[in-house]
Amino acid sequence: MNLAPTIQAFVLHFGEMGSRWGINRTVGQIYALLYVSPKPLCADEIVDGLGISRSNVSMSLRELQAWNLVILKHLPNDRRDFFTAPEDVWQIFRTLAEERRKREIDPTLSVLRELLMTDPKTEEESFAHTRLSQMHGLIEQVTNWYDDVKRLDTERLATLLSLGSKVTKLLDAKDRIVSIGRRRSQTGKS
Amino acid sequence: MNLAPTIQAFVLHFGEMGSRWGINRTVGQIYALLYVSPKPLCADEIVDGLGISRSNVSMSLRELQAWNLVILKHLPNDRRDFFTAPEDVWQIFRTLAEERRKREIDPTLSVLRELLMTDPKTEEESFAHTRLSQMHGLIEQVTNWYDDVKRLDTERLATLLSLGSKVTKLLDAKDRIVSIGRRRSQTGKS
DNA sequence: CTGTAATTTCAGAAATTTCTGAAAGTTCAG
DNA sequence: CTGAACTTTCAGAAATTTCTGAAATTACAG
Repeated sequence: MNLAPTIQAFVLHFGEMGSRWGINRTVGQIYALLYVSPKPLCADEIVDGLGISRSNVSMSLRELQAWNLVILKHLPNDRRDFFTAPEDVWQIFRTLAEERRKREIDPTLSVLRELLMTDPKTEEESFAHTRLSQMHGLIEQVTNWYDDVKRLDTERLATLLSLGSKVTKLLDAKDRIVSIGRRRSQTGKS
Repeated sequence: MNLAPTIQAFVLHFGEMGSRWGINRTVGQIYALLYVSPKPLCADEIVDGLGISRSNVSMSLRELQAWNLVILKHLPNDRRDFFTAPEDVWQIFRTLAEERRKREIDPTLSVLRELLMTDPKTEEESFAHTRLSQMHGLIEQVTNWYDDVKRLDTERLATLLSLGSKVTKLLDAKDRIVSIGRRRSQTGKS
C-alpha cells in the first residue's frame, strides 16, 4: 500500500466498517479507494493500492457492480476495465438504501406475508400470529414511506430532511391557517 | 426443536436474515423466539426450543441485552432469569435504529471529522478531501434528521410516515394558503 | 458453612467466510 | 490463426466467526 496517509486511513476505516455492515473488508476498501480517486482506476492499480491479490480484486469488483456502487468505464485505446464510484453522494445513498432493502427487508416481508396466510391453530400460534402481523404492519408502513420519499429529487429530499420533525408543526400550522382562512372568507377549501 | 411450524419457520428465517444483518444466526433465532412467545422464557426453554448449547444461549442473550432488544425478568420464587422482547414494535424499531447508528454511523462520522481536520498537501489529497467532506455532509444531514424525528411520539411518527412525500406538497400548499390569506386580509403572518 | 441450582467463561472444535495462486477463458491486434 | 494483454474461475489455504463442553463462578436455601 502506497497511498497518502489520509486516504489510507479512510480506506482502512471503510474496510473495518465493512464488516459491521455485511460487506467484507476488501469490498469496503476498494469502494473507499474508488470513492476518493479523482480518476477511474483499473484492477492492477487497486492491487497496488491495497496490496491484495488480483483475483480478490476481480471478485470484489464484481460484488460492487452487483450492488450498483461502482461504474465500469473504458478509456480509448485501452483494453482494461476502469472503475469509478458515482459522483453524487445522494445517488449513492439512494442506491445503498435500495440494495439493502432488496436484501434485508423484502425477503422478510414476503416470509411474513406467507406465514400470515395460515390460520393459527393453538393459543400459542394465535399469539405469534398477532406479533407477526404487528411486525409486518410496521415494516410495510416504513417501506411505503420509503417508496414514496425515494421518488423525490435531491433538492426536495434535502428540504424534507432539514425540516425534520418540524413537519408535524407544519401540519398543525396548516390546520390553523386554513381555519383562519375559512373564518375570514367563509369559502374555505382544504 | 419442537415448535409450531409457523413459529419454527419464523425463527429459522430470522436466523438466516440475522447473518445479512451483522447479528449472528443464534442471536436472530433467540430474538425471534422471544418475540413470538406469549410469556417470558428461561435459558433452558430456549435451549429446548432451538436445539443449541446452553453456553451459546447464555452468550447470545448477553448480546441481545447489549442491543437492548431483550428484557430480563424475574418470576416470584424462581431463581432463574427469564427474558422477553419488548411489546411495542415501534419501540423495537427505535432501539434498533439507535443501536445501528451507534455501531455503524457514529464511528465513521468521527473518523471523517478527524481526517477533515488535516490540510490536503497534494492535488490527490485535495480531491479526496472534498469527497470526504461531501460524505460527511450527507451523513450529518441524515443523522440530524434522525435525531430530530426520533423524539416524536409514536402517533406523530406514524402520521409523518403515512404522509410520505406529500409533506413537500404540503409545504407548497402552505405557501399558497398563506399568500391567499395575505391577499384577503392584508395582515398575513407566516 | 455446605450443597444445589443456576449462570458465565473460555479454550479449542466446527463451520463459515475470505483470500490466493494457478489455470482457464476472453478479446483483439497483427 | 497466434499470441499478448487482460479478466474470471475455482479448489483449497488462511483467517475469522460461531458454537460447544467442561470448568469456574455466583447466589442462596437450609
